[in-house]
Amino acid sequence: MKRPTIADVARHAGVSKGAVSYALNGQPGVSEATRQRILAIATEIGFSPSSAARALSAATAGAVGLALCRPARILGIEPFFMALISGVEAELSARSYALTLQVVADPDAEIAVYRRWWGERRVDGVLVCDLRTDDHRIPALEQLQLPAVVIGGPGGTGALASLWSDDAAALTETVEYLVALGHRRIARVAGLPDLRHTEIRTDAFAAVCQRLDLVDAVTVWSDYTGEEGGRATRRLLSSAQRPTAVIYDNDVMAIAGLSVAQEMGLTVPGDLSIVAWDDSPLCRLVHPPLTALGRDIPAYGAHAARQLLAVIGGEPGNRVQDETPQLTPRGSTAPPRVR
Amino acid sequence: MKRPTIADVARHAGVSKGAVSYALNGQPGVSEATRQRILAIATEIGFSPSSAARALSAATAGAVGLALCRPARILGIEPFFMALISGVEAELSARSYALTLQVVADPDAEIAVYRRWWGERRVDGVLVCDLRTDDHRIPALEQLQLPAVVIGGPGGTGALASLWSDDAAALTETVEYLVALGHRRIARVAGLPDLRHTEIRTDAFAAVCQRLDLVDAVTVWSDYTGEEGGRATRRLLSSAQRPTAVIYDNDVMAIAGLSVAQEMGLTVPGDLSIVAWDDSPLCRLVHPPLTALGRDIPAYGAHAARQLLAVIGGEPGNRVQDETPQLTPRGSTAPPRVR
DNA sequence: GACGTTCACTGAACCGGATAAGCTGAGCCA
DNA sequence: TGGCTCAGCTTATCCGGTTCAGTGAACGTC
Repeated sequence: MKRPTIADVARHAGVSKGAVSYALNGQPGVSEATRQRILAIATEIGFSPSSAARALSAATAGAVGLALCRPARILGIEPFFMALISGVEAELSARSYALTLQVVADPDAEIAVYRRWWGERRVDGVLVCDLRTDDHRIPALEQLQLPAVVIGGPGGTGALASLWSDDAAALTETVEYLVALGHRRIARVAGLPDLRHTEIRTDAFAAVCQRLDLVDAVTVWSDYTGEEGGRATRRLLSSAQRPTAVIYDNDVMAIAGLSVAQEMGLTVPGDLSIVAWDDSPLCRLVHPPLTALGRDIPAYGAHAARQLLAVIGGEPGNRVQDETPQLTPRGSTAPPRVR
Repeated sequence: MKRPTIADVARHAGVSKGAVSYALNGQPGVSEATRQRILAIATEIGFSPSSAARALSAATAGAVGLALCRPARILGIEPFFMALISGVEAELSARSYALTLQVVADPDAEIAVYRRWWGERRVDGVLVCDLRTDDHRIPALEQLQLPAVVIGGPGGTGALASLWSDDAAALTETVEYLVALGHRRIARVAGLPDLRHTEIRTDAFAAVCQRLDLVDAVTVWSDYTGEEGGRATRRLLSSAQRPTAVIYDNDVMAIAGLSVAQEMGLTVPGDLSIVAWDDSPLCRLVHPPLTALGRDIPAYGAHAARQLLAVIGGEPGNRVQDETPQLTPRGSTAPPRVR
């Protein structure tokens, strides 16, 4: 129960606390022989420095915060966050930083958490997810001067560092691919409209549809849940001029859409082509497997973590573009069947 | 950037640090008038106590640790963990405890993380997931005397506190239900065999099949991934005496199994009934929606968190039984079609 | 009015590290 | 031999809280 302190190591080694501190941190001030002796004793008695004491002295927490404010019912099923977290984690634990996680109800609660974390010196910086249009969290973070990396953009991130991927390019490529297959009536089931990346994709969709003269293109709004994705699909497929291809803003809605198509007696990809955003193992589970826009999400998280550690280290916060999502064609897309 | 300390509050109020500490913590030793004045000043200058200083002084971290050692490819896709975490979180943040998360590669790395966390006083206790048969983590935790709650069991948790659900009863009920529908050839696609709950379910499956004289009952092993679940299903459905019903140890494998059945031209539930363990929104996404064994996982997490806080508080670690998973029949189960 | 008691508060020690500043003895050189 | 340098340590201080042992004033008591 009683965990050894630096004083215990010092006593065993017959030196002062200061000498032990120098030895363990690779600082000059002790001879190599003494350093080795102290290191051996520290290992032997199972000493590891108290993070609290170190934090108090060094004025650094050795931890990074991540607050997630999506409701639990979405959090649970989207593989995205777990993949992101595992990537963040890999990077952090390599530099022995801890990850502190908090699930919050809404953006205001999230701001309150940032304020508390920073006040309590519990974290050295935070990763910000789910960037919104006109996001209150950005000015709040700027005011707190809390080191942060925003996962999202481009744009709307104020002076904060950010990491983004070119969703507009990915969406444009996807529409062009569907048009090349022969589709003209393309629909999009979008996620929550106040999220910045939804907005970016919506704008890109409108632009490419206008350029390619897809007059029947339509965007319907959803909330990332399977229920809503399914409902949106049902509406789309019930319309007189039903689309021959649908692009979904996440994997969960795409799978729900696939089920609705099957339920309505439509074959995929014969009657309907489906493209999912966020490629995940889920997309390969279903039959037919879903064509999807994917990228290496753990790598994305690791990248964000590295960037945050740089910002914490005092480097200026710049805006970094990550890999553009790649389209992986699978069985859910094909030329439309002629009717 | 410069965050106020207790000394700043004391100076503003014209009292000593001690008085401020008493006032903020609701301790006796200050008059009500002074307390209110101090509270007002603390709020005004935006003071919140440094968690490091408090941890150092009170010898408590104000944080709870959760190490997950499943590989990222499973972590990401199973909704279970996110649901569990959101429940844990809800309970912890209500008592202003933080949750520290770490993803590790294997059980030995997990033990190393516990050792480090405890040595560094980074956490006051841990939640242990994925109990294994002959789990090395249990004696390691006992030896460390690190407060812990094991999510799993019954059995194999040593002297540690544990929270478990009666998977044996749930599995028995499921088999009885399938038999009542008229099924006689029932298969089970199990998860990783060295997990304790897999073992419990396997034993219960063998027992109930023997009792009901289901001579064709068979268990095949998988690893919780969709790929493996699909492969296992393909093997099962290719055999001469193919089963008319399959029970899957998680939702992801069940969905993969459904796809394989469709791919092989079998209808669900006509040719094959499917039951999934771990009811989640995923089960309702697919067509037909999956009959599933579910329970309130966030509540399970919250329960575990409460129990851990009790153990940290010095209460003896007892073994608590949580809600038994309930069978929710949906479209994927029906009487077998007569051949 | 001497004494005990309570109240409201102060001062200082302490938690366990990091680190600046001070001390000591060995080695070197003139 | 004295003076100097410098490696190799020790000592003391600090970080920001909590807490315990005082302390002085007010009050009641006989």
